Amino acid sequence: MSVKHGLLALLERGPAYGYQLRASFEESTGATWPLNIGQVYTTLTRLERDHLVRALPENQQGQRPYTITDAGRAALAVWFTTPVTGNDRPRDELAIKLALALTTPDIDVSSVVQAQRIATIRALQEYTRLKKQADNGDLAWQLIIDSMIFRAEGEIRWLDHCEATLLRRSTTTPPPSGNRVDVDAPEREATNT
Amino acid sequence: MSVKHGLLALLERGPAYGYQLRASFEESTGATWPLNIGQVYTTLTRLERDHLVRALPENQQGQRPYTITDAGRAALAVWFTTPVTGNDRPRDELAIKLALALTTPDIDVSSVVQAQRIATIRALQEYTRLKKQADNGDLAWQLIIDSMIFRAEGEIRWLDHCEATLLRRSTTTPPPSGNRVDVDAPEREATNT
DNA sequence: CGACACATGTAACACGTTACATGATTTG
DNA sequence: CAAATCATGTAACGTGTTACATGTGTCG
Repeated sequence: MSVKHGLLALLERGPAYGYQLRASFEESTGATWPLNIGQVYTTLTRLERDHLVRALPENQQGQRPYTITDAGRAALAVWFTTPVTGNDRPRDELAIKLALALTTPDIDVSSVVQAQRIATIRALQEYTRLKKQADNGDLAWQLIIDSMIFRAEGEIRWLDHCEATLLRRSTTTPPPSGNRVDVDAPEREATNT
Repeated sequence: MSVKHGLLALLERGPAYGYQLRASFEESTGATWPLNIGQVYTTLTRLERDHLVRALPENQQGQRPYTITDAGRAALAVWFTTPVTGNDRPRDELAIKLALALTTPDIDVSSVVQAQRIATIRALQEYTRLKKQADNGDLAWQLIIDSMIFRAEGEIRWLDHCEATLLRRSTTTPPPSGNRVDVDAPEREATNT
């Protein structure tokens, strides 16, 4: 979905051809999610089939630019005004992994949590490094980095919450020695309306 | 990826057939991510082709159970021990939408943020409702709900951060009256190693 | 010339969704 | 009996990835 509408958004700025669109997309999103060039062309083909874009005649340099149509502009407006819901979000692989680890024999859930925690912290450090590095203009790129930072922080909090819950669950064995569980309370209220 | 390995994890508990596997998967993940039954069969076919599962003879009730193989167990162990990295995470549609909205003419980014904020808060309320309702046993289901809660909270924080950044950016106009921006500082440090 | 960037595409495959077809068994 | 549930599959399509094929232009 994001590629299809992303291309529409880029074409709203003005006509462009496939190769340009990939570059623009990656520039806007800061190369976080590299866009496959093949997919650009196939998506443009589908968009043209659905009358959301229109192909312009090939120019002298062998470039095939496209324009957005009125229908495309309408679809784009719908995309921007319709919030992302839980429905169109993909399955959370980490949550599924943890949930299944709980009932899988010979799997130590804590070690899974630990490994993930380390990996996520490493990612978070990388993001903060990127954030400093991208202290120049590009507002969109900065916000995307912030998004990844917020996400990673939330994930770490959740992992800590998981570990604490797991320890609470095994009331028989006392908590092992080398341990650093300092989780905040799992209960929260919606901040406001 | 999650379906493939999810099925392996369920088969690690013991042999099962497709219909059972869907029910088990949805029970483990609390029907948050309903699993298409057609995909179960096609995935099982691929898993068998790759020698990660083996089909058992069809029984009297017309059921076709599968067993996990040693190779399947190995693949499952790799899945559990390998953390989820930013690479295998799908594109964040919300982040892309916001980033592109910034450079799209005739799009009011603030209204996009507002609409998303409302939708996410609604989702968060639904999650907390689910959490109360699922106060019985199922630990996995509770952790998955918590995961969604943490994610939604992070998203709201990020949206507030976006709005604050946008207002800070437009230094000419004074902040409009009816406004509730009480975001925390965007700067964070990695909590520990 | 040879390597590299530019530019457009196709093929094959994995994964995901919706929809359809087909039957057996259970239950009101 | 009729409807629902159980159970297995296929078809079509969208989306995403990797890889390949093909050609132009530029630069060392």
